Amino acid sequence: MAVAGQRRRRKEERPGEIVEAAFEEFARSGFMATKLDDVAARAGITKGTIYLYFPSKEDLFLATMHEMSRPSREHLAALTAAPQGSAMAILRTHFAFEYAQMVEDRRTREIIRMLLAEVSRFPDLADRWRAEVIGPEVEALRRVVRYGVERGEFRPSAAEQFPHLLFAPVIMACTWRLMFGDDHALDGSAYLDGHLDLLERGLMFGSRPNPSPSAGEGAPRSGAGEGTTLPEGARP
Amino acid sequence: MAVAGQRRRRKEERPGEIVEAAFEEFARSGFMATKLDDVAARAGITKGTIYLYFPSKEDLFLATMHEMSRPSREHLAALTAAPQGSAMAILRTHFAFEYAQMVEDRRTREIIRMLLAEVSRFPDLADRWRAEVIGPEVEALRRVVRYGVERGEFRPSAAEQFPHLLFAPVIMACTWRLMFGDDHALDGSAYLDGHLDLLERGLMFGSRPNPSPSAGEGAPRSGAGEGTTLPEGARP
Amino acid sequence: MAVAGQRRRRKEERPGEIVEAAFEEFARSGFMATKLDDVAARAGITKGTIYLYFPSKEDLFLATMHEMSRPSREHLAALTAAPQGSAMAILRTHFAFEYAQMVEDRRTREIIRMLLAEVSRFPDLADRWRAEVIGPEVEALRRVVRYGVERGEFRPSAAEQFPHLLFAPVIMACTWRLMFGDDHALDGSAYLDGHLDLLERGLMFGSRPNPSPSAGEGAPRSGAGEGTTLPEGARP
Amino acid sequence: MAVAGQRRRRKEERPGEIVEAAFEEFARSGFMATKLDDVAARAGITKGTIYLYFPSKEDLFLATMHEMSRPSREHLAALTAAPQGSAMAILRTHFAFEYAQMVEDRRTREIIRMLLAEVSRFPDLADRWRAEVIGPEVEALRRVVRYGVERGEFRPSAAEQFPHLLFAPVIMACTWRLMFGDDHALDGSAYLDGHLDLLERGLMFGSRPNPSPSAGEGAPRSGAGEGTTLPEGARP
DNA sequence: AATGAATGAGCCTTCATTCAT
DNA sequence: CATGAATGAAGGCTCATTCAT
Repeated sequence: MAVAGQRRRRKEERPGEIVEAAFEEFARSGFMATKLDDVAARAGITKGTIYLYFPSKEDLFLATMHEMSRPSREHLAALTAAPQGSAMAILRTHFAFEYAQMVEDRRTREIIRMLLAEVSRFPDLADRWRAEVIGPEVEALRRVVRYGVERGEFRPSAAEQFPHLLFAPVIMACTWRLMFGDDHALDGSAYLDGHLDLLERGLMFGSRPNPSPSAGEGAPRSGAGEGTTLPEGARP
Repeated sequence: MAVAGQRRRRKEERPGEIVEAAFEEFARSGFMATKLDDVAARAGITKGTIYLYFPSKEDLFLATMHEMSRPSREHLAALTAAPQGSAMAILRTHFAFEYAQMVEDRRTREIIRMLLAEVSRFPDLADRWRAEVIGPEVEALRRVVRYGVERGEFRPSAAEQFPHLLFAPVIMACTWRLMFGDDHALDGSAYLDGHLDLLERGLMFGSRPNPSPSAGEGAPRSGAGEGTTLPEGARP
Repeated sequence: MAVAGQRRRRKEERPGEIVEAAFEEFARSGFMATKLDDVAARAGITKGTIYLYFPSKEDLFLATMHEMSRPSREHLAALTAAPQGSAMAILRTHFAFEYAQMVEDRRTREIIRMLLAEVSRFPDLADRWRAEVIGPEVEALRRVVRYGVERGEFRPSAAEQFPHLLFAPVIMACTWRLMFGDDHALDGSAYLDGHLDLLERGLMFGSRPNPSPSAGEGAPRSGAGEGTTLPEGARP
Repeated sequence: MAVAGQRRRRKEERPGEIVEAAFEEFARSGFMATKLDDVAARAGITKGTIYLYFPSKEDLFLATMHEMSRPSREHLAALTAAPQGSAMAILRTHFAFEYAQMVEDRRTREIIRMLLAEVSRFPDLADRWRAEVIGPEVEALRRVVRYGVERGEFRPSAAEQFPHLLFAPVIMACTWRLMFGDDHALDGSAYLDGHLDLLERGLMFGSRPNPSPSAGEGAPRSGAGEGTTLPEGARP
């Protein structure tokens, strides 16, 4: 009985174990360079067994991508709720979550890598990702921006048209880490803080471009008081 | 004589033609899935000829990456010049250039894709790209930001520590187009304008916390400094 | 169960079958010119199967040489026993054996051919053959010669320093047959008898060159000629 | 004029230079593994030039073998002259020559190696070698032996039927050096002296059974008692 | 005569896939 | 369900051969 239980449990877990192993190998080497022998070895089974659960290497890859992107898809529900409270607070919460997901979670990072790498072989993958993950997220962000504008919190800006601009630092940190490795990662909360700070305050002191660039080096430097306080004159 | 010239020119042009064809195939299919037969066919030669100029597929790939990233490397010189005039104007010029290069130029886009895809197989490639292209660019941006701060044009911000934040929308547009294709590209000058607008003005109207019509916890925090409070769960 | 036995036996027999087929092809064509396709075809399998048992063509060659030279290596034990009886009898027995092995056994002949042909590609092969086969044999022969000298059976001679001289006719017959084919083989027991006769009696009648070359054609010819015994009358 | 002379001389020497280079490469690597590129490089020309003089790699090999075996063929003339003086002296002279040729001359050695290695690919080569070199030599030796027997210098023996037996130590030294390298060569005049000594005197003291100190079956067989017993003092 | 760029057939090796057990 | 031996279609790379110059 116990054995049968083991067996059954085993049987139900097999596909997950295979997908798990496949993910590691696909992430390491890409689709073409991944050998089913290595996947099988990592899963502790033999090559033939993979074919009991997946009809081909391509199907295994698709299943792996689908399975591994499940958290990203599920997380979307939280974002689509009706916005409440300050728009900036919503963005803070959202990007903290996004950062944890797309930068610090190795799996999501690797999903991104594989999507980029295998688009021409699996065009549907990117399509689905856009339809089911990124697209909804962009729309949700757009709604938050509009919500902030409507409540007078945000000024009207291109962020309504391109919520991607808000999202960009997350993608930057993700691709940066994908490309240069964990040792050169941009993470740490300072990066996220900087991201949110720029979102909130913008790069420049005032609300409009400095009217006297011609002053050149003579341009009035803000005093010792670093920065966040502005000369009165610059304020309305 | 003219004929000999033809011959010689042929010989001199061959490597370039092969690299050109290789780039297309590598960009389309990735390193592993690219067949030298296809490269040869695209170059209008036969497979053996490739080996007259490149000792192996890997060398061809490396040569292709090197050759195709030459514009990016050469363009750096312009950026390292001593800054003059308004910092914002420098950024405008720079990002216009970057946008044209990393988003609208298909080749640079595909270089990025291959770097991301083949990092584990060619770790040196990413290292060199960081050392020779992205790293210098980040440093140059950092200098511009400092210059802007010193001349009182910019407020002190995390952009000094993470110039990547300024760069991020370019990467976003690049990866977006890589992943979803030209039909879903974010380009058009509106995106760049929005990027620059956000850079210049920030997302919000003023530098001071909005009087927060609804008050409450959602009110945007003043920039007084350290940042944003995050939900506990989102912190590493 | 019987079927499983078949399977298992198959698996166990495969390497031997492959080595067998490989030997024939390598012997026929040499290492470079041998196609694994031909080896596979001869073994009744496909090319890929070879790689289930041997990691490369070179390894297959080495395994083939090792396997095929096993009889030669094993036969050495008999030679290293302490000599008993007449030294000449020992030599007779030994060379009869060697002749059967190195001349009449096609496999050993072909091993010799391959050793000679592939020395520059597989230098270790010849080294091992010298250390494990020929070297010990030469030493064993040297012991027999010394034994013969010690018991007053043999005169002291260069054969102590160069037992190869005793061995040479075997090598001659081996290479002769390798080079000119079975149709021109030197074999038959007459050659071995002649070899042993020369060993025993030497080429000349007396202890010193005939003092009367002037006798010329008139020199007394031995009668019937064949055979080692001469008519009494022919002797002084 | 001088240039033209150079050119002409060059042109006439080219085939010889190519054959020279080809010999080194064929000897090193065998027919199949030899690259015409390497031959050309060694000859200081380019690959295409080889085809101006030899229609194919096979022809080049055949020409190389023919050219390199010329000394062996030419030397035969000396052997076919009518024998004069003592047969043993003829043999001495002959084997000294043969030894210098087949053992100490690297080229002849390598010719032997190639003949053995490539027989199945170039069957005619061995045939011609037998017909033009080895065969005549064997016949010449046979004549010398008969001459020695007729003049009473040699006893009748199997050497008449198998002159190869006399020749064998030369082949042994040749193949030994081919197989184990110059460092393990058997050469030095001691080997040749031993060879000639065995030829002349035989391995055993006398033609008559040794009084057999231990008697028994081990006693050396008696020849018919044909006075080959030597004065003790004449023996080393 | 000589070059050397180009060819293309061929071989070793790999690996996704199949199937008998 | 699981195995693993076997397959066979490719693909990277080599090299003898050709030919325009």
